[in-house]
Amino acid sequence: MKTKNTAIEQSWFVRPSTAVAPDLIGCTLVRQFSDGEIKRGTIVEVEAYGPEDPACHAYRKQTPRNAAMFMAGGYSYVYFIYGMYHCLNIVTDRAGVGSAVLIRALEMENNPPPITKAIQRLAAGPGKLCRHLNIDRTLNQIQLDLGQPLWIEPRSQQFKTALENQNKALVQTTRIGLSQGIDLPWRWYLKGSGAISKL
DNA sequence: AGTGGGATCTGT
DNA sequence: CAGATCCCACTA
Repeated sequence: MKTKNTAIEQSWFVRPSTAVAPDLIGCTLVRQFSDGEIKRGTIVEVEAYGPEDPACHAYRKQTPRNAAMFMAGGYSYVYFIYGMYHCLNIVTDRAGVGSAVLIRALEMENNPPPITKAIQRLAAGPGKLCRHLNIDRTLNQIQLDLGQPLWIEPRSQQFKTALENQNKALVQTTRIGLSQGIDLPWRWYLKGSGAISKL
């Protein structure tokens, strides 16, 4: 039996980022453009950032840049970095708690198949996936819900079953590109995925 | 008002 | 491993 595709509801994101992050692996990120065109990708790599975490943009205090992280779970936090790239985060936890999950890699859907190696690398990295999906700061602080420019759909039953059978597995390890908080094991990825940012 | 560093990526 | 390239938080 096939279940209807709907967006994950906001309350699901109102948990610590370290709880939401691994649960996001296998979910689908949906990007809807203003002309109605839709692109979908499966989330295969994430990192959690939270309070008491020196690497977190919200570690010190609230500023205009990190304000989105203090919103309630279920909103977007998009920031610009290195003069060239944007990065997409999913805000987590209650309003007032500065935390989010960085989406680091997607496996893009392709119609029609097959998925080539090149397509697998299109969204293999936080900067690359934003470039591919035209995500910039105009999409900061938007609610993730059906009909918005971005939303997230839950794991398919097929994916859940594969996890239970251990045909698929998550790997938990340390985060990438940081100068602080480098030992916290808050990065998760889907084992064996060809779309991981650093293989 | 000036400045240094940053949750990146690409090519050498 | 250097370079591209811009925003913003911090210092003064």
